[in-house]
Amino acid sequence: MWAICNPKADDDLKACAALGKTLSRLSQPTILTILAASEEALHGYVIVQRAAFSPMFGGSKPDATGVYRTLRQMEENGLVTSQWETPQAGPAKRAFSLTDEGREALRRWIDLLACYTATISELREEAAAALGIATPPTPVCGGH
Amino acid sequence: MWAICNPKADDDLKACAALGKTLSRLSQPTILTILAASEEALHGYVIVQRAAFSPMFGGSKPDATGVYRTLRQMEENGLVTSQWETPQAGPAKRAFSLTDEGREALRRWIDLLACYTATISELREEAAAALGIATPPTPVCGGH
DNA sequence: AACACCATGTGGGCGATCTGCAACCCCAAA
DNA sequence: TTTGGGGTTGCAGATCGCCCACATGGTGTT
Repeated sequence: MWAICNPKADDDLKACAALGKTLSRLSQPTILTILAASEEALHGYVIVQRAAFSPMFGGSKPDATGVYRTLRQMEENGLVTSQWETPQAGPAKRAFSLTDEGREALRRWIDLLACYTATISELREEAAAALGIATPPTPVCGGH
Repeated sequence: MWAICNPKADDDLKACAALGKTLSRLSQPTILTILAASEEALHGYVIVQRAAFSPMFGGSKPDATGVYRTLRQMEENGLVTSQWETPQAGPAKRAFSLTDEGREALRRWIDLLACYTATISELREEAAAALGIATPPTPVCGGH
């Protein structure tokens, strides 16, 4: 779940030795953002589809199981609510929508994400300095 | 291990609902950077001390177990080498130093970290847009 | 008609991995 | 005996991805 970037190829990642191609904990803000951007309530299935086009993925869909699990966990924490729909035709489905708490959580996430980027940028600069090279320009990041 | 930032307080993190206060996979580049910045080989213990002052931590030391495990794993992958020192006085200790492969891996990490920040920034902007607010300025990030 | 297959939609179960904590080894100086 | 340096194992808990089951309906194929 949650493949980030895909710098060159997976083989390259392996050569780089367990680079870690996932930044797992960002499932929540991704889902929260998708829900916040939608006017209506969304089914988990649809969230999976849309998540594929979020910055976190290179167009490939995340594991649906993980999305459903995150949604349930977020509901337990009051960030989303869901209601079952049982149409005459078709299977039962669940529609999720953000709560005010969820919107508030996303607002916090925005600050936290900024902290993440700041921290990672700092690490990057230290790494470049340690190698005695100038901080290189942002490379082409594969995906989407 | 690997606490990032610490935006306000842990309570706040909980309020934000399982924010995920770790960005785990960044142990490797942190250790690689510390080794690259050092002229001599370093003991795992020293690496733990120095890691506390890396951007990834707010001055608090990471779990030593994880550092040793990462070091051993990196050695298996050829990124570092180690030699046991068995002084007449004192316990046996192991000194780690970077290999050329390790330096190469760090170079790749520098690109990958840039991808991470780009991806997270993008997500942040989408989140702000979804909430209908202007992308707020970078908040104060606690730590160090 | 029976079959396969795909798309929508949700979820359980299992194994692999990660990770932090506690505990334990060594040794030496205060 | 406590503190600090130095290193390791073992275990419990969480996470995560993959496979598969359950539903339903449409389309295409022998």
